[in-house]
Amino acid sequence: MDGMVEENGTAGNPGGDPLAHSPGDTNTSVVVTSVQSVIQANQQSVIQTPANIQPVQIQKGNVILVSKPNSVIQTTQGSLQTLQVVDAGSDDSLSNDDDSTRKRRDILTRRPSYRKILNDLGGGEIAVGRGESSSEVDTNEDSELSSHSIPSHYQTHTATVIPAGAIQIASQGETVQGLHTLTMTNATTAGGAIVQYAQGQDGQFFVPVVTQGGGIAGGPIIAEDQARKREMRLLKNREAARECRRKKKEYIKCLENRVAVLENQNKALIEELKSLKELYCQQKTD
DNA sequence: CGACAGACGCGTCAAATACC
DNA sequence: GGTATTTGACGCGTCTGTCG
Repeated sequence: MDGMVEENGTAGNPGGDPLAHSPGDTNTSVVVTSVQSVIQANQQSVIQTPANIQPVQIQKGNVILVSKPNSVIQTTQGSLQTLQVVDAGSDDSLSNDDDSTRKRRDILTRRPSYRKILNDLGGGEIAVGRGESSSEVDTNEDSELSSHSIPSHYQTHTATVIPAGAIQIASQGETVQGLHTLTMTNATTAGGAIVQYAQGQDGQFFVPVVTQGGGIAGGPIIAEDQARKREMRLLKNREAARECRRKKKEYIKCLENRVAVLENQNKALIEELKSLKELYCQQKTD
């Protein structure tokens, strides 16, 4: 993270920059040269530096003393002016971090979800998401599927969710009449979870039955445990989402504060430059 | 006063990432 | 490799301001 050099008293932050210090930042790299600041004729630049710039590391909060005669930034008293180093990257997300992946996360970019990609492509017949379609097939790993006793006169079929989103239903035998098996190939569980639905003789679907690995469904204890786990997960995620939103708002506030500070500094520097130009022109005409 | 739009927060899902 | 955490995206409900 590059350091920002702030002149004492001129472009400072009267209210205090909340972003001025980041906990993890101990060293600030500042280019210290014998700066020969002049007002250029083309009025585009006010600072000239020698070709051989030597960067040195200084501790954050240290004060740089700049000899007055060569500087265009002048103070009214004393022959030296102080430049205090403050941290340009102030909040946590902008702090010094070598991890590129973390940086990527810090700029709040993510690749689109598969659902969004699918929607953009207009493909996929399975409506995923809450309440989007009556033909919705829940492919979530912990879908709310519970165990229930199935009448023995049901027939077994196999229903496979193929990538295009269609559901294939195949008869599996006559022993368990009316049981339909949905093989969720796009489920997150490896190999796909097998879901069985009981179907009545009139074709109506009844309650789902979960069987892992094609076995017989677990008892009510397993279903209870799964439901409890799901509740715990949802609760945790609920709190995590709250915290995430809070952090995001905080981050945005920090950025807004930073914009305000930099705008103030910019204004002050422009004013200073204007007055110095006037002074220079006045001395030139004398 | 009702309709409407926009902002906002929440819960949830899903994907990426961190961690063990 | 499996689990936990983080966070963008989505849908929903509520609140508030504006307009006819």
